[in-house]
Amino acid sequence: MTTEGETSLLPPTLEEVAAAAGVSRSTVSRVVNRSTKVSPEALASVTAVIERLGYVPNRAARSLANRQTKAIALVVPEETSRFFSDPYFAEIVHGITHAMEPSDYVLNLQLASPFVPTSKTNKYLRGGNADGAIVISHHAGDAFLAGLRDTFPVVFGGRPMNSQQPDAYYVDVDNAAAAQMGTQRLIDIGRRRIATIAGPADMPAGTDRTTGWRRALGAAGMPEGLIVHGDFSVASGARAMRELLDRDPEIDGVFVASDLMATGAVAVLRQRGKTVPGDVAIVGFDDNSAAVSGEVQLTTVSQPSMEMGEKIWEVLLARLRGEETAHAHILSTRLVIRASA
Amino acid sequence: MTTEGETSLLPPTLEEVAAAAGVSRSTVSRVVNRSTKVSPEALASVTAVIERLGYVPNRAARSLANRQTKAIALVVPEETSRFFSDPYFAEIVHGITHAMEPSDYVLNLQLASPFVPTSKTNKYLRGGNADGAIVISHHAGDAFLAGLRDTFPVVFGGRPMNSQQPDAYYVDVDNAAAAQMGTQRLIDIGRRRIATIAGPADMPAGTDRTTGWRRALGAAGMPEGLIVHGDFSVASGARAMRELLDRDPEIDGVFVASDLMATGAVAVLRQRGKTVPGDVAIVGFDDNSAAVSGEVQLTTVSQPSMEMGEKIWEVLLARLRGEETAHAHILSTRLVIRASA
DNA sequence: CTGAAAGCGCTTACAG
DNA sequence: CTGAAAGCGCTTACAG
Repeated sequence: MTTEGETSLLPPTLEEVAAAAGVSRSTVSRVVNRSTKVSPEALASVTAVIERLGYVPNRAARSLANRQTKAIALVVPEETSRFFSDPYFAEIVHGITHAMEPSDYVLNLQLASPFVPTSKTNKYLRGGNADGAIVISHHAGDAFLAGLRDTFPVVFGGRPMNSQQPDAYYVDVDNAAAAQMGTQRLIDIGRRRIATIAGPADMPAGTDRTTGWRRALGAAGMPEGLIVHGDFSVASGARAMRELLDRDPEIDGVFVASDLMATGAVAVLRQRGKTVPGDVAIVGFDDNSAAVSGEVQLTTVSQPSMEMGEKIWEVLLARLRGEETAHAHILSTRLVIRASA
Repeated sequence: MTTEGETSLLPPTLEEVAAAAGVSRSTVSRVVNRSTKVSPEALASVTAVIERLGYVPNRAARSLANRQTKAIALVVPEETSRFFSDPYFAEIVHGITHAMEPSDYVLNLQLASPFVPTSKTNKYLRGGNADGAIVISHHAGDAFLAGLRDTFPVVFGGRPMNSQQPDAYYVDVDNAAAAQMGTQRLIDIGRRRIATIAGPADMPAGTDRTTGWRRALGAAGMPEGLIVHGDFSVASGARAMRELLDRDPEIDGVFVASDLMATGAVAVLRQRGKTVPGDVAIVGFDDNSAAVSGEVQLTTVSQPSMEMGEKIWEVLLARLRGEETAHAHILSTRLVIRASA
């Protein structure tokens, strides 16, 4: 596949381009980096040679010289199967890649093993492989950020647990307020025994949504309801719903912390002969494809996952450029009413 | 987060480790690369300093010096949403990452825009960012491999279209034989008007499965059936099923080239008041989570996606090491009988 | 077993 | 606007 019969085993270097164009390496470098101070003639000849030789700068050499990789690590401390099965990730990644499109940065996905400090991911980050990192689905205890320099720009998708990341930059929604809004819907339609299927207790998206559910009940003067934790997956939602029904068969409403878990919960309810929303009303969280893929269209709290992805890149880019930016970026949510509540 | 109060703005270099350990850079390099020719004393002292300083080799420098990146590009020429929604990708990526685990290579995902020759992906590959590439879901016309040196190791998940990659290395199943087996099931249970929902015509997984379906009908002395193409997504399966029913309401069997499309087809059939498999029997392809997620459990042709991922890495590793390996690696399939046929 | 030296392919002040 | 030179942080023969 060599161009025009130029038979070299190695790809062309800047040096060779310079020689062929009759200019110095400096000048070729200026052309490649679109520096303005190049004469029209030099520009034309260098451009032509680059085209003819199919020259592409060697990124390792470039990184070494200017201390920039033009690569961003996307760190997701989840199992491969979870990462691929939750539309939430698809949307947020889509938002990030879409926003990055005009830039010359590349995104390198790192599916991290949680709780392993000396993991590949940690070494990857510390080995100068990326100029910054985006961390999504961060759990308390995740140690892959250990030993990073304070100046290494990291932006979180979802507020990290406070203790570990005091000055973190992040993009999130107001999970507590959003969950309160979702739970309020159940109250508004007359439900009186309202349980919750919560997210993991080691993530704010788990704990904060539980807080919101509790607040809604409290504000309505209702007694505390039952709570069971899941891990945001369909299977965990089903498991949690079974446990809730076993503990209290009279439940008439459930606020579920993700649409994926909600679909699992709905399936179990129907299996057990309960109608949705007749016997039990369900409010989910996310408003992604999972909300409308099941047999019952979900009433759910909508969060702008794709926009969150775009905002994450915006914040990271600001940090890479050394620009000022707020630590917390909170996007808004809304209630989407469909069939389940 | 600097270790033990060592306050340097930059990460420690090999040079600093050498100075602190009282040895030369060469010796530190030997320790880092586990070369055997190092005295126990030197080994101990260098190891201790590395630990104390939290030294991690700079990958750009290393790459530049030894012409290896220890990175592999995973190229997937699909939209983000398609990549995330098809369990096939999840399984194959899982297989690859699982097999790579013991190695010190990292996997960099590149969601490529198909048909754009000068894309980021092409530049990425040509810029020396990876030692090899894995290409999954390759379409005819994909141009991101243009201009790569012949020696650059590439392994395809699924045989590429012949014209473009004459000597390609790939891991696949015998799609034609597998599809014939799936279609035969429909014949065996007495179906006589058997259509197919095929994959894209620009991929062997599309064309070869169609060939297998046609062969089964031919071998049974049955007339040619109707064929409509989809893109492997649920929505395209639904669309295709509608078209088939419009063209021939008497269809009693459909061989569908992916489970995801099959779930879309089943949903449409039920909407139109047809029972599955009573009125119309369905055989899918893949045997992943999509096959058992819908209302009707799918009878399907099972291909070992995760094992294919593992085999892909095995083949690529052999090529990276310069070892001999076959060009084609064909794994076996089997028919899994559930409820839909 | 160990070290001095060259070199990987770029960028970046610095002169001119 | 342009070029010579130093330097980025490693690895790798080559001597010893």
